[in-house]
Amino acid sequence: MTVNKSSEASVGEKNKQKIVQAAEQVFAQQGFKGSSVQQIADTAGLPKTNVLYYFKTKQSLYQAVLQHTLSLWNSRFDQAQATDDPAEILAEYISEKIDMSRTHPLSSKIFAMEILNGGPNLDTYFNHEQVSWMKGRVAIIESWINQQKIVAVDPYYLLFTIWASTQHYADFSEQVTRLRGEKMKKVDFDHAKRTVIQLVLTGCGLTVPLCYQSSQ
Amino acid sequence: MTVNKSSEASVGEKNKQKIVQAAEQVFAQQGFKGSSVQQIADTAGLPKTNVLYYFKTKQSLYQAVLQHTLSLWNSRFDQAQATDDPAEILAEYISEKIDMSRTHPLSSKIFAMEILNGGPNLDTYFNHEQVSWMKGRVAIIESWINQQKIVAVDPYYLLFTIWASTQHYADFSEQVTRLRGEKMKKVDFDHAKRTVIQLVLTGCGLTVPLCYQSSQ
DNA sequence: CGAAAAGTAGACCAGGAGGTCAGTTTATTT
DNA sequence: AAATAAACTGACCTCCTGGTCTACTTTTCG
Repeated sequence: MTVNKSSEASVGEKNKQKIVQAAEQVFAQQGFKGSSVQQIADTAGLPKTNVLYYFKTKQSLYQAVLQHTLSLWNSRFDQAQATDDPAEILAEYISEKIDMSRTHPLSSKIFAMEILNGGPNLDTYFNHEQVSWMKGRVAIIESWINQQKIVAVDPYYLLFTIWASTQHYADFSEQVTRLRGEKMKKVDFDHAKRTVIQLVLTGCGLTVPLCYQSSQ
Repeated sequence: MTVNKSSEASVGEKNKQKIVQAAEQVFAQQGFKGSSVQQIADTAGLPKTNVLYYFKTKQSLYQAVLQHTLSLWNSRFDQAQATDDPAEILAEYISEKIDMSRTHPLSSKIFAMEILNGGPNLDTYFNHEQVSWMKGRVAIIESWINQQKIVAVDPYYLLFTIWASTQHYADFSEQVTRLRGEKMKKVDFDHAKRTVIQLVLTGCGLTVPLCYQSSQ
């Protein structure tokens, strides 16, 4: 079995990717139960049977989509240290998260729906990866508080606030669009970014780094 | 067996109410398409046909549930004036919204799902009620800025931030619970409340009213 | 009382769902 | 070129869904 990587991987893997992408779209719009394999197949431009050939069940396809979503969520905050500048780290984290809402809204929506439904497909992720990530970040924030680099603020609720107010622009984009009267463009996301950074950082007793200040 | 209104209304209305309540539970957990009329009927302790007797279609039942949800969302901010104290108004608004997340999480979840699915059942609501509400609140915030009562901050993104970071505790309660290790109790909600108030108000250049300050 | 209206409920139906199977086409290896 | 493996697909099956129909019981109220 010599390995012709490009073709071996390409035929199958390429289709798999195409299916996952189509599934992402459909799942994000209709939820897991609301989406049909047929619909996903149509979106991918393949017969239904072909989709089931690559993913034995609808659920395993969904889990592949979810996995792909989770794989996107790395950030510079992951490697933050107690010695780092909180203003810089937090501002960049908020910036990254809002960029994610702009560039990968479907992923955010799928995750949101999964949580709303009780997160039945997230056991391992939650019980290990995210919990330990959280503990690490909380420890760093606490140490910033102890060093009096930032005002005393509960690290959990601080992080929840950051998540909520950044993911909001992906998950609730429909509402945001209708209320503003037009779709958010890149400049609007940047505007939102600066607003959230201003609120959170000032709220923590920090000065907003120059590059994130509202360009008057 | 005299004509007593309470019983006339009670047989039908009481059942209707019971059904709506059951539907709220089921819809919030499984979404519209994920819920079956049978499941709602079982939850309400009635035969399926009986549910369809009161609500001709699954969708009309869903709309009744959604309507009930929207009817809960009144707040003191609705009547706010440019002459009011922004610190007080905003703090109370945040407080009210977090209370809603605690006392009516199902409503919040149903609304969130509706938006995630593109809000197909919210046309009239959005195009009239909420848009005009928004315009009114934006005007007041802008006037606060002009009076230099608060720092310059985009009213839209300020309101989105408040919504996001308060509703988060209902919509993402599953995630919050798993990350914290235990369910949020009333004290925890109050703690979150103070955190959000601190962040937002300080971020707007305001002083947190005494009654909302973190009781050290 | 007695009729009409309101409420309850089982049997049933058409349609769409996820998934299987058996058979065909295409690609890869020797 | 032959053989083997991978990719593909139409026909089909079972199960569940929202919703209807019909018939029965209970309430209401002149």
